[in-house]
Amino acid sequence: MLALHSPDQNLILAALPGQEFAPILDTLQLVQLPLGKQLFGPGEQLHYAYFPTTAIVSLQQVMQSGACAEVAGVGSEGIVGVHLYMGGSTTTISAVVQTAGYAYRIDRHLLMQEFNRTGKFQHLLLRYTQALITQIAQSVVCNRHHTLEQQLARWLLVTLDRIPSGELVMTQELVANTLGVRREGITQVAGKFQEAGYIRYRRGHISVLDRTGLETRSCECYGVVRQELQRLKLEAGR
Amino acid sequence: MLALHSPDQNLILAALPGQEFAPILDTLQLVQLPLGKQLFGPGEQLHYAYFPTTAIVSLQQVMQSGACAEVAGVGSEGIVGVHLYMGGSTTTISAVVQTAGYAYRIDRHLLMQEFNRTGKFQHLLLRYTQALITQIAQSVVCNRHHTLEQQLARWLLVTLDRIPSGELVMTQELVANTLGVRREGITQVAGKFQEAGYIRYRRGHISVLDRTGLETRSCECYGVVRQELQRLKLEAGR
DNA sequence: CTTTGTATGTGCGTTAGCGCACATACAAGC
DNA sequence: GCTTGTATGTGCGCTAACGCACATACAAAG
Repeated sequence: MLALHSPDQNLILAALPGQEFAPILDTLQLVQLPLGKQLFGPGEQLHYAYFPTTAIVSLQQVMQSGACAEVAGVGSEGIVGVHLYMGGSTTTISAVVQTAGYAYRIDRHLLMQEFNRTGKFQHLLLRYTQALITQIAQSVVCNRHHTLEQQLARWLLVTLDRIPSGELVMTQELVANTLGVRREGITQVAGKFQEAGYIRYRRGHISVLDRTGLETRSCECYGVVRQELQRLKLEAGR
Repeated sequence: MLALHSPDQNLILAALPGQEFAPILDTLQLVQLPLGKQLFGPGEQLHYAYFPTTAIVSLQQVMQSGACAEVAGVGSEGIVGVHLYMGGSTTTISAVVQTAGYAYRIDRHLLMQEFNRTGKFQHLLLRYTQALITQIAQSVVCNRHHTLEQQLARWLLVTLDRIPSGELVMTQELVANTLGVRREGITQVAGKFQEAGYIRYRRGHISVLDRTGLETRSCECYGVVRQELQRLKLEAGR
């Protein structure tokens, strides 16, 4: 089991040269993130930052009414809890586990210590935060100008890029809540996609059969977000 | 004229202790930012970062079709060009002057040098960036869930908080383009607001007469953004 | 004072998405 | 195998915002 999990599965952690960061890597704790778990909510003090490996975390802005919208997703390319090193003690955003899996967590004091100690770690975190800003900004225009069909296609594709399996465990209700739309709307568009042979679903499981098809239905936002994540990977590869 | 302008008018610059930062403050250049000037566009190399004093800059995400949406505004509380120190050489966002005025600009190499040299400067910049993220995230939910009326009220209020005069120089066409909606939509809602006595406008000039009235028509997003900017001011005041 | 360009007002029909009220269909547990 | 809870399907009217096509009204320049 241990061999199956390694900090290297996270892009940021993998980019840290081993010798120098061995002490930190040793303090990381592998944690299991079940579907739906809230890592932090608005105004809460957060004690750990999370580096997802197989889990996917959805960052959502929630309103008083309870309505919400996803502002970005975090997978193995990133870190959950950027505000810890950005200097705001709390944030208005909540983080919810969207796909069950694993993550390595780090105590916030250790995180800060390392952030201030080494330029490499700091650079990786800031660079990722920049990519996160791009994602959130893209969500703004996407919400304003694109149809539900385009948005769902985009969301499926982005999520799929983070899951190798090609099958997501998720009810339409949950997808709707994530995107901030009606459940019936998802039912309708998902029906169209299934009819077209792009996806297949059964009670909480969605399998993507035809990525290319979805891409034709998606908006340009997918390309923008994808490119941004690709750039991160390339830079980290050096 | 010189006495009228000072780096202290910008919140970040004002928070820097004088002695230590005198060399940097000397390298700042006061620049005039005319309405509509684009400080940077998607993919462009940016050579300067800007600290607005009286100007307001709108950060917008533009799509291939030309449609766009504001993701956040930057006034005297912030800096334009966060990606310079966040590590992305370019960004997908553009920055356009929304209210003519002044700003101090700094060469990107000097900016980086100072960012890496002192914890104080770095902390201020990162803390501001965190507030910026909050603003962008709030724009996501606002675009998804709130009516044009609420959004316009919110936008007027936020803009007003950045302008002491209470009069903004702006055509409805420009407002519409900024918010990413139809010009006719703005005409209609602005008409309502004028009828209610909240605002008065004439060919490109909008005067706000009744802030409280606008607040009742606005969405909670105004409060969130305002509070975030207030927190910045409080922290900087120390 | 008149011209002219631009800003604003108005009225259509159209559409995407909402809110509500159900009907159905699946999967796990007894 | 049947029950039961939950997930999904479907139909309706409703509204906000869109797209288009104009009409008007202002302000600066001649």
